[in-house]
Amino acid sequence: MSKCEQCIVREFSSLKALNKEELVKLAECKTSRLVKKGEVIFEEGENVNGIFCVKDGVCKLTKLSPNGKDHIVKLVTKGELLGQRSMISEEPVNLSAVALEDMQVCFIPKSEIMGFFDKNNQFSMNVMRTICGDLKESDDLVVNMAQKTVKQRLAETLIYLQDTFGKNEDDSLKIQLTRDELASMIGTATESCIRLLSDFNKLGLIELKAKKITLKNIPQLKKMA
Amino acid sequence: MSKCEQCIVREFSSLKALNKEELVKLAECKTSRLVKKGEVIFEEGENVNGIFCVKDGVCKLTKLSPNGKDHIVKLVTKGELLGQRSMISEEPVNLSAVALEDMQVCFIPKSEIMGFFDKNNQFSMNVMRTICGDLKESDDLVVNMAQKTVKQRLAETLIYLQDTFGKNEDDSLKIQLTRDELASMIGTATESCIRLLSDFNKLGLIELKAKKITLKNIPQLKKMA
DNA sequence: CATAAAATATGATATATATCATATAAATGA
DNA sequence: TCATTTATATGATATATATCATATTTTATG
Repeated sequence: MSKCEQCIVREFSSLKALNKEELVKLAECKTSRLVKKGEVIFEEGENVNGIFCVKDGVCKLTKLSPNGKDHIVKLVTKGELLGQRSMISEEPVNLSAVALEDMQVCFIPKSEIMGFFDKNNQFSMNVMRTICGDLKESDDLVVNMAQKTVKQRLAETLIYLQDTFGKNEDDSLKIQLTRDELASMIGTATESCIRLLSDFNKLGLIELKAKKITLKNIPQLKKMA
Repeated sequence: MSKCEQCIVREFSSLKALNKEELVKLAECKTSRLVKKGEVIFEEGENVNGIFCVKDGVCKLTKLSPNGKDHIVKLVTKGELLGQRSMISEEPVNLSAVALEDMQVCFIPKSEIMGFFDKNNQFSMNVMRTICGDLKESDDLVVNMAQKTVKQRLAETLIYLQDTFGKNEDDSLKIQLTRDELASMIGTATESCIRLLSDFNKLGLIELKAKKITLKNIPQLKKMA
């Protein structure tokens, strides 16, 4: 079992508040796991008795809507924690987590986290701040979904993907989503999503080469979003 | 200044975890305020240096969308706290709060709350749980907005309003929203909202009398939502 | 490498919803 | 009370988006 003390991603999450002693305890009880692209980490409604720390890779958090379509609520990447809300609420998880790339995640049992909660005020404050940030993001998303057109949401999402996950050497978006996934992030039909990408392409806003999407006119995309 | 010890609504919020001594301190530093229907408690972007405790009445939490329309993200009623997220994140508030009825609210300065945070673990746990609940609700709302039709959202919202705020003796919804407000809750144009209410009325699902809305066929409404 | 399967693309059409126009009803204020 | 504003209602029409069909391209697999 690798040592948490030496794990770099720890610095990016609430866990950065833990002291040496706590990190040693953490390293003893955590379990590491490799998750292949497409694999499920946990599923909506499941009881997850702890939290996951994403050491590498990206996953999507999805929720099944009553009409049978999956909606992507959030993307979670290296350095972030998964399952905090559910652990604190003492409820089954509300969202499913599915790997978009091969991932490395560590699982930390609830008992351990609750101990840190009690004894390390900075840690609980960090967790609280993270959840507050998630809440703000989610509220904003509600308004976007309710009030913006699909075109606006697509433009916005493309910019978000580039800002958050960066680009390859050829300037194309680093994160690879299928059209289907992109559609289920902006809340539209796959065909509509493809059609709009096509339009953006013709307008010179983006470039489509194979599956790769390259943003060509970010100011204009921002203006429409 | 009235005593917090004797305030009943306290029992419904995170404040229920406070002990006698803490309540006395609270009563000394809090300020009470009457808010008239339509009045603004705080506005998106403002710095609110503390939290509000709703003693009586209901308010809406809204966010201005880029297209200039207000969207109602949440309704907050007696016993709930306002502004917790912003206080913890140390950010301006993300939403505006506007009274839907005459209200009584108490303002508790941040310094006081932060003190309780440090010393009263149960209190901070309560706050955390509330915010986690809000996050779940918000995530669910995102999916609803993105994946459901306006008709489904209207049916769902009507049921929510009855479940949450109850009905009058004549069975009509207790909470009085204008069509405009109802529309900005479900994320649609006012005319579309009115038209669908009209359809529901013709189908016998609801009854419209003056401004009053009465749910007539809840099972059917639930089925469509 | 060839074939099947999956993903992407595009056209045709249907449907949901927004917008604009106008009418009626209810609330407000002098 | 009447006049004026505001909210509700409904029709006509435009527009955005979904759905269904089919083609093409890309990826996976033996």
